[in-house]
Amino acid sequence: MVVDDADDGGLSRLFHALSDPTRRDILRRCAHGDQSVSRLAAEYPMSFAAVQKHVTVLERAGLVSKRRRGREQLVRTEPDALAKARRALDELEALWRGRVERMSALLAQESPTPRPPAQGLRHCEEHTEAHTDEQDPRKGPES
Amino acid sequence: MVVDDADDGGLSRLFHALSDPTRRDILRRCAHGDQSVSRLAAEYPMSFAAVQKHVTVLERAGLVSKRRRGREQLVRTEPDALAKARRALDELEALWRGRVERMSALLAQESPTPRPPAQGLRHCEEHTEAHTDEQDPRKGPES
DNA sequence: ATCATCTACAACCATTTGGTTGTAGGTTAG
DNA sequence: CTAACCTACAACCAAATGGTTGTAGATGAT
Repeated sequence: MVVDDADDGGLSRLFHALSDPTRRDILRRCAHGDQSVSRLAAEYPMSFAAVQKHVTVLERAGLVSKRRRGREQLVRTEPDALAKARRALDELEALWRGRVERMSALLAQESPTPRPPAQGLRHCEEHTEAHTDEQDPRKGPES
Repeated sequence: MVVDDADDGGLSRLFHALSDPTRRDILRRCAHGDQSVSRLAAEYPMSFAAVQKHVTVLERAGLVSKRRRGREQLVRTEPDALAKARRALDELEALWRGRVERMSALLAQESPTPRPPAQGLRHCEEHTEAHTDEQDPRKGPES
């Protein structure tokens, strides 16, 4: 979206490509085994050109690549792009966990032993009420 | 997109929400510590209403939740949604790896010992040329 | 009570998306 | 060569997105 090229290394294009059920299904089919565009097109209730556009979106996102075989074009999924998206999500989750760890550390240091200090990086079921006190109190606008 | 409700358990909405740099940045800031909407809005070169819309998109995707504190609304990231997205990606990668394993098994059974039969589920660097023979040869169109 | 702040929401606009049809270029089969 | 098939791409259209401004409701501070 309005992201011309290298704003974020294509992450936006990547997630956008993944945000359509048809495109995700194309990825599934191609992950199972390379498919020609026309074979893919036969699977969906839309025109050949529409499927072609979906493949183009996937291709520009780096999620698939095409290679000729005779007169058809085989579509193959490109797992590196998947991995990139997953890494982005991992980064976010790591940030969140980092915050939780910080909070746990604070709690552990204020009260004697509310719980062992989060040793295993587990998913942390309880949302640990109490807003982190991160936000500085009422800092006037910088005007 | 045209996906009104339960087409895929909100996966499309999820990835769509993640497909915008501003929204990903909001997630980052909120993962670090809950932020009020106006505080978030002050960080971006766009109107308050625009940021509000972004937060709404994130909220409808399940990526954040809001909770009142006085007159402000604190935005917090919801890691379960992140996990859901990651699981979807994992499923795709698993499909792809499954295919690679199938191919490796075929190769291993046709020639004596090209390599030990892919014991560890490693990422499989080489793209293993040769199209899987999956596609049945020239099946005429069903018309 | 009054004022400043934070939020919600509607109306509007430019651009993009997802879909269509139609035309044209290569490849393989007969 | 001719016919059938697969692909590429342009032109067009309805709907959704991402942004704007403006108005109005709550809440907190003076």
